[in-house]
Amino acid sequence: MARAGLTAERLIQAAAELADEIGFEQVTASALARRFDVKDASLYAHVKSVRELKAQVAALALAELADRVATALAGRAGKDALVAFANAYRDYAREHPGRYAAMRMDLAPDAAGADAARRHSAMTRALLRDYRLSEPDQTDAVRLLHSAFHGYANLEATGGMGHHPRSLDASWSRALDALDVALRNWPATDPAESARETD
Amino acid sequence: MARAGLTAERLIQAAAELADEIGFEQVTASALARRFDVKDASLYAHVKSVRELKAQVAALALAELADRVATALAGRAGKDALVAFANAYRDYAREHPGRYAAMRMDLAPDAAGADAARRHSAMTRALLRDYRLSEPDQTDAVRLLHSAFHGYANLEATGGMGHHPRSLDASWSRALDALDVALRNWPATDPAESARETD
DNA sequence: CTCCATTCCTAGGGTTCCTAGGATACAACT
DNA sequence: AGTTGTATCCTAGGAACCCTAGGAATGGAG
Repeated sequence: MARAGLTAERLIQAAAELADEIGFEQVTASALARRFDVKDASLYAHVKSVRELKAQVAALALAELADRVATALAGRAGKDALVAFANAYRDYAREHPGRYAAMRMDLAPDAAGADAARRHSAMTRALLRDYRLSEPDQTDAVRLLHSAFHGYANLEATGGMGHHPRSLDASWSRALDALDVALRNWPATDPAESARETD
Repeated sequence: MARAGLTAERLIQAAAELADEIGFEQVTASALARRFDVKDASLYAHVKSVRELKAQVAALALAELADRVATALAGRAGKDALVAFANAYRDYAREHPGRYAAMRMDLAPDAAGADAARRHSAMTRALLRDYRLSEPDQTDAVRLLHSAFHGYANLEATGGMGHHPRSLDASWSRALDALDVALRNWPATDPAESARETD
């Protein structure tokens, strides 16, 4: 009776693969145990709970995505950087639907997750450098870009776009054009609003 | 022994309220039955499955949101309309987190859901009328706006924005300014790209 | 070879989803 | 009122999942 050689890492990795194959919701202790030819109870030597395991899958996905974005961004600036970032994001979501679904669950804000979030934020600020926005505009722009990327990937993943004939790729490309326009012509702060802000 | 008076409608409604109170994930047949002082098995006379019930909650939410947006949009045009639409969307998400979470599950593309999706699309096109975009630009813009709204509400709901000091309300307001800029200066189709599209 | 920690298993309790079949309330009809 | 019928609700129970507790085997260190 050889041992299966379970490890927290290997479990998380396998759970991520399983999520991509059968869907994040369907990732279950029994299913994961089956994949290692092991009883489900055996997993609990390495993992506190299924919930925690899933959170760690989310953290893994965040980290992987940050890596991809980092390499995509290397040596690019301006709109090139914007497009590279956005495509890295979207491609990851499409190649790894289960991991991507993991990213968008109510995440326990643990150390790994918070760190990954910081990396994403830093990356986005790097991509924005060429647009020369100062605070707080930069933060606002980061949030808008995250929202747009996240939202698009999501709607695409859940089929929320309807089945319009217009190609999703083409729309995506135009959306990036439009965001580029918005960034290059970032609206000046409305003086009235600014005054209110510092009241 | 008085009867509880269960109905598909009342179950869906109660499930929606329950979702807002305890979270969409936590909506369970037993919890719902408890609320009606009934055994969980009794629900299955009115509902095919929990999964289907949840999908119907999603459809309900879609419909409610469409109503809100419709009234918010009445009598407005241009950026006013954009802001009204966006705020209706975001406010709904914040007032009804459970229903909103329901909207973003892998929805069975049933009749009700598809209908609601059409209403949303129509509404967005109405809001865009003043920006005078022609197809396929209009479709692209609809998709970008949906993505941005959806994404922002999502990130806000799951705490995905980090805890930066900058106010989420302020960022949201600036994001709308930026989207308004993008819509007013919608980029012309790149001739090379357009040629590729018709190849 | 013995000891030890780790790994994995068996056993079992609790929850949830769902089905099947029986009992009961309510309404309509005679 | 009494009867009949239908929809409503219950009891009973099977299957899957999550997790705990305690026992056995495995593989490495001394």
